[in-house]
Amino acid sequence: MNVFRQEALDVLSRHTGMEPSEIDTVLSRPPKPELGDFAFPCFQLAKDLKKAPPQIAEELAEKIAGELELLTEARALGPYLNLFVNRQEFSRSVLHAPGALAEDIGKSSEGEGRVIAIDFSSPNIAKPFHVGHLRSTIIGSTLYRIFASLGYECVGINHLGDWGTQFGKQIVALKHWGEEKDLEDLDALNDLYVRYHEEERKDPGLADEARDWFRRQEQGDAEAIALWEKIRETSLDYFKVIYERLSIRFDHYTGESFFNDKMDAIVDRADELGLTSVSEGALVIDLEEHGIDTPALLRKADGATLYMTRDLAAACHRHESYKFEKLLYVVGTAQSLHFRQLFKVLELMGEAWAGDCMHVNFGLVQGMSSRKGNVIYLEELLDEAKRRAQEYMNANVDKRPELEDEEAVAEAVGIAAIFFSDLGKQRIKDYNFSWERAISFEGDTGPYLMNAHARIAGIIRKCGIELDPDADVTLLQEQSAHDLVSLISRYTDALREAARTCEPSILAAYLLDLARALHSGYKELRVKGEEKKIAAARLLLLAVVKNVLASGMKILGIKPLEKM
RNA sequence: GCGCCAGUAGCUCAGUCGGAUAGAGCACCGGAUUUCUAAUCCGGUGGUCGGGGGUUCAAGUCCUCCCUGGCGCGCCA
Repeated sequence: MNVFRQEALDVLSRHTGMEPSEIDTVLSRPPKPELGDFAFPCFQLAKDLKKAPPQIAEELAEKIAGELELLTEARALGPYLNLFVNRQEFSRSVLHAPGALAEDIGKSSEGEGRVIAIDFSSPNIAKPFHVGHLRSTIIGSTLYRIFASLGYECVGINHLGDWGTQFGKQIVALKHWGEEKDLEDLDALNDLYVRYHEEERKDPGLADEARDWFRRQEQGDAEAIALWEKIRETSLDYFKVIYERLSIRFDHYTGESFFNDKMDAIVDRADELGLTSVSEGALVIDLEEHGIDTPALLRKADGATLYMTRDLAAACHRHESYKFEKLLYVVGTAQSLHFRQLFKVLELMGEAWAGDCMHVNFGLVQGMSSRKGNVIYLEELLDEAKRRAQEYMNANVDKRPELEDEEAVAEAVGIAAIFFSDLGKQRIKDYNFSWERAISFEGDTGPYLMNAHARIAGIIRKCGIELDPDADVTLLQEQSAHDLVSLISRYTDALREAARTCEPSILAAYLLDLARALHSGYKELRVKGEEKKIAAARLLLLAVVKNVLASGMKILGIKPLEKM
C-alpha cells in the first residue's frame, strides 16, 4: 500500500498546503471498501479556509483529477475526499510482491537486534494446570510469535512459582497425612494441598509450621530441599506434557527458586540506598510518597523472602542476561498493584530500564467451577474440546473430505476453538467461563479460520491448473477480489499494531476479516472450469490469501490444516 | 472506605490519534448446494453506546460527577 499511500499524501499535500506527515495522521480508510481506498476528511481545512467541508472536497477532487498515476480516481463524498487506487497496479504490487507466496509473508525486520523478554504462563508448582492458568500461556506465547514475526529476538521465560510459603504448606500436609509415594503423584499432592487449607481453618497453628518449613528450605535445610526438589520434578514433568500438547516452548525455565542465592544482594542494595525500613518486624520499602499507599515487602518478620524480593532479583538478572528492550509480564490484572510496586522500586534503585518493564495484564476468568465445585483442569477442557470436535465431524461426515488422521484433526480443531475464544477478545476483559463459548466451531471462531484455509487448500488440489506466481492479476475485476488484495496488504500493519499494544485480539480480528472476505467471495472467485487466464489470476490471489491465513493462524497457535 | 479496571443489540464481542448511516458472531425468522469443503454464504428482526453535565465544527471515543459490576489494599503468589 506504501507507494499508493505516498502518492495520496503527495498530491493532497500539493493542493492543501498541509505537510505530508500531517495528512498521514488523518488519512484513513472509508467505512466500506466500495467507497474507496483512502479517505481524506476536510474538516480541518474548512476552519482555515472558512468554507464548507463538502465544497472543499469537491474542489479538491477537481484539482487532483488530472494528476493521478497510481491512484485512479478522487471522488468527493460529503465532507470526505475519497481516493481509489488503480486496482490493476495494486493487485500486481501486492500479489507479485517477492515473498507473497513465501512462508514468511508479513514478516519484517524492524525488530532486528532488539530483544523482547516475555514472562508468561508461570504456573505454581504442585498445583494442576487449570483453566485460569491458560490465559497467560495463550496470550504470552502469541505475543512471543507476534514479536518474532517482526524480527525481534524473543526470550520466553517460564517464571515457575516454585519457591515460597506454599511449599511449607505442601510439606506440612505431606508430613501429616501423606506418604512417600505421593511425592510422585501430582493428583495426590494436589489433594494434600487442598486438605492443608481445610485443616488450617480448624488449626491455625499449621500456618506457623508451614512458615517454618519454608524458612528451613530457604536456609538450605537438606530434608526441606530434598522434598521440594521431588515435588518440583513431579510438577514439571506434568507441565511439559501440557506444553507439548499446546506446542508451546520456553527459552528458560528460570522459576523463583533460581533466584534464591541472588536475594541477599538485592536486599542489601536496597538497604544501602536507604530505601528500606522495618515495620512490624518486616523489612519494607515505603512507597507512599510515590503514590502507592501499600509498602513493598522484602522480608517477612522471620527473615524469609517474598514474591517481591524474588521478582526484583529476577528483573535485574533478566536485564543483565538478555539486555532487553522490553520486559513483558503476562500476568492477570489482579496483580497490578504488585507490578506498580515492583517497577517503582526498580526505579528507586536507579535502574533506568524500569520504564521498559510492562505489566501485560489480562482479565479474570470466572465461573470455571464444575458442578462439583472443583476447578476445571486444562486436560479436561482439551479432551472435551476434542470430543466435541470429533462429534461435529461425525455429524458432517458426508460433507467433508476423507482424512488421514481424524483424531489429529479433532485435536487441532479443539485447540483452535479454545485458543481463539481467548485471543478473540481484548485481554483486559474479564469473562465468565462457559463450555459453550470456549468450545464453539461456527461463526467467529478458530475453526472458522481453519475452514477458510482448508477450503482454499481444496481449490488448489482440485481446480485442475497449476499455480502460476506470474499470473496476470490485473484481470481481477471483482470487488471481492479487491477486498482480499486490500486485506492482504494490511497484514503486516495488523501484526505491528498487535505488537505495539501487546494485544493479540487485533491479529485475531484481522484474520476473521480476511476469512470472512474469502468466504464471501468464494463463489464469485471460482477457479475450476473458468477461462484459463482468469482462473490463474484467481488461483494466485487465493494462494496468497491462504498463505496469510496460515501465517497468522500459526501465530495464534492454530494449526492451518489442508483438510478438515 | 481508598485505589485500579470494565459497562456498546437478548447473549458474547468489534469499533484506528475524536470523524461518513455504531459493526460482527451466537440466538431467532426467511433464502442459497447438478459445479473447487454448508465448520459456508445472502437477506431480515434487534441499539436512549450504564446515567447526567461539559469540551468540540464533530463524542461510543476526551473531561467531570454519579450508578452498577469485577479486582486489589503487609508478612500468599
